[in-house]
Amino acid sequence: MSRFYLTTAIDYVNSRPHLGTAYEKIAADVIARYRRLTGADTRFVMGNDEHSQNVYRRARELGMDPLAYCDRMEREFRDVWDRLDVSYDDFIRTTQPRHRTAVQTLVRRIAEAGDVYEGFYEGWYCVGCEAFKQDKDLVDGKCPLHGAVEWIREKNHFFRLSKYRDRLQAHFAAHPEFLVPDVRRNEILRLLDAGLEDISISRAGQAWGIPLPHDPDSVTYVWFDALINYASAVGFGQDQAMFERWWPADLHVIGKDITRFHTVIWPAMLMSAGLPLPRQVFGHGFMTVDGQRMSKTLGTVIDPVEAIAQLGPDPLRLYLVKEITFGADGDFSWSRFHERYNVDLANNLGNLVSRIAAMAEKYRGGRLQPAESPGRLADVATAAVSAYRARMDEHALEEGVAAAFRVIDAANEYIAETEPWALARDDSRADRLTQVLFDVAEAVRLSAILLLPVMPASAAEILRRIGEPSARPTLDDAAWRNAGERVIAKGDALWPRLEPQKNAEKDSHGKTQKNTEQQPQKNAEQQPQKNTEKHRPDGRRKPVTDEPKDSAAPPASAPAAAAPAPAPAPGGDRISIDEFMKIDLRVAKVLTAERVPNSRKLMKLQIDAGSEQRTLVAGIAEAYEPEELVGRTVGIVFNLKPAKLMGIESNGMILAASPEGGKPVLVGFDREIAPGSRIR
RNA sequence: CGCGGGGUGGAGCAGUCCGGUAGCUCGUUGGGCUCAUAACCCAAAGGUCGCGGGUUCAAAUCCCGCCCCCGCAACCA
Repeated sequence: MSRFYLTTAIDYVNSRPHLGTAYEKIAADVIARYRRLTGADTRFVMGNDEHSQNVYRRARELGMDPLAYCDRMEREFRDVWDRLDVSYDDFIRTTQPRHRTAVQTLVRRIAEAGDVYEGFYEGWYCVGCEAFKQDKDLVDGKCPLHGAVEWIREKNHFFRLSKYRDRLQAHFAAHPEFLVPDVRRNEILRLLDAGLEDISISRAGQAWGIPLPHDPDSVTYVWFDALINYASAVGFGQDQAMFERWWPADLHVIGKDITRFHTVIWPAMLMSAGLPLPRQVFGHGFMTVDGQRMSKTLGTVIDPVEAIAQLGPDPLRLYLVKEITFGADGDFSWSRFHERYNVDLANNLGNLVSRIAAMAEKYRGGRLQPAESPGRLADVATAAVSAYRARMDEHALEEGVAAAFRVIDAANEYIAETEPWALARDDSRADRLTQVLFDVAEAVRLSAILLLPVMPASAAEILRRIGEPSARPTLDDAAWRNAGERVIAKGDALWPRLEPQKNAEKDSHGKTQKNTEQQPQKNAEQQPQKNTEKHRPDGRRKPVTDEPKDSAAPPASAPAAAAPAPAPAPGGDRISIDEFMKIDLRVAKVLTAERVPNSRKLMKLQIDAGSEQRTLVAGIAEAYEPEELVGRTVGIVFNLKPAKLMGIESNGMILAASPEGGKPVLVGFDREIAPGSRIR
């Protein structure tokens, strides 16, 4: 029996999963379920990455023990994955003992191979920030937030990554499938051409992390630590038999931003340790929302739980897999989501299931048997199944799903073409009618099997209604069988059509597009999510999950999630009035403005600050034209140390709001005010 | 000359590696049907495939140049 080991990236736990994270897990889950459907012995592992300083800090902010915080986040993450019906076999956490053992074992092997050496990192270190500071980060030689900094010469351990460039290039050449899709591969090939530098693999003076075996005062750098999860999850350093059974991984599904970690550093680590490399890395694209990056301040972050609250997980899973070319960037919008729900699920698949059930019941008492040889539908379906297999094998998920839907479309066409209702009026054509109905039922059965990986609960329900004999069908069961009896069960509409409401976009979920369409900047008073219930028409909008045969389906409306830890404003981070008064904010008038050549963001300004005129450089060139700045009254930080930007000395800083992912907006005044006035 | 990606009917996308009928979904228009969730089926309209050159019998696809957009990187004081 073939085996298949796949993983997703493990996630940082500083915040809850968003739609982008969910997309990765869902796509990987579809692959995992597909492999199981083909009969492969499959192991699907996900997990959380916990040894980040950010995690540590976040826990401290909340006044929690880091591990307790991670425990809580694990529950939250797993809860989301469960609701999305993600069928992971194991969930690894980097704080687990098995992972610690694996990391230390692997690091030891790399060290024994002579690929770890000691070096030093020197610089100003701020204890409050727990980070090294560049000179430019310091104000009067001090940390702007915490004051005193100290010069630290920190011992670091380095991994000889540079040594592996040639072998990596050779590996890429010998295994073109190692990194897909091609766009990712090209990028990494360029990177390798440019050469590699050794990387630091340790941090000194930290307790949150895994100590290096040969230097317990140092902790393994979080990235080095994290990558090893793929090995520790299958017993590396602990259970040799298990490790040999599953390693190397068949597939790492990751986001495009971390491609280089997985296809350069990770393989080099494995080479050094003398372990086989994963067979393939798939770098998927990113999700945008209404064409924009997901951003908290723009209000474009989509919570996957919110997306399934109304319609259940399967419509979302289908949308993400069918509408997005796997590997490319994809876009999510509520209107598109609802459109696809209506078209694919309500109109096509769901309606088809209703049609065949109603006709089987009405004309044949719910029992169907073949009476003749099958019609042309059989050929269409058979071709689609083999196309499905081919496309899914190469992770072209959207095309695999498209193949399944070709069968559904063909069945709808076939009904129109054969007109069973007309056949029913003609007794001499009874056998013909029986066969037509059987053919349609068979087409539905096959397509449902193909859809099992994408819509596990719904497809299982369809199979139950269509009288699939096997309790756990495999892909081999997706063969046209003109034999046996099918007992067809009627049921409620699987996916009730969503009727556009008067204000189409006004439903509870329209807020995202509402905001982007009408008031892009005005997301501040985002209404809470309370109106959801109001718009859900009684219980019946709850799809399939009504009678989950396959009990994996989580309830469509979940009990109020365990409070997702909102950030309480920590009083500890506040500053005193004295500290604030150190900052000299003043009114200034822009005299001249010009773009800085070769710069995208920078604008060079002459300003009148009352007592003097100054040159200052501001990163606002993307948001403003020089002409609209001249004569304008702005707020500036007057007593900032000069800094050189693109060769120009800047004396001060313009005040502007900086929305995450958006363009800066200048602070202004609502009436005339003389340059030089102090702001406070 | 920093790296990479993209520009295809009204909208969103596929096709580009391996030249030859420009495909899909939605929307629009007209028709059909009644088994079905006002769903389904058929047909039609709608495209200078960013712009300009070149190679070729033939270019969305290959080559050269240019324009525009988006990520990343470097400056966002």
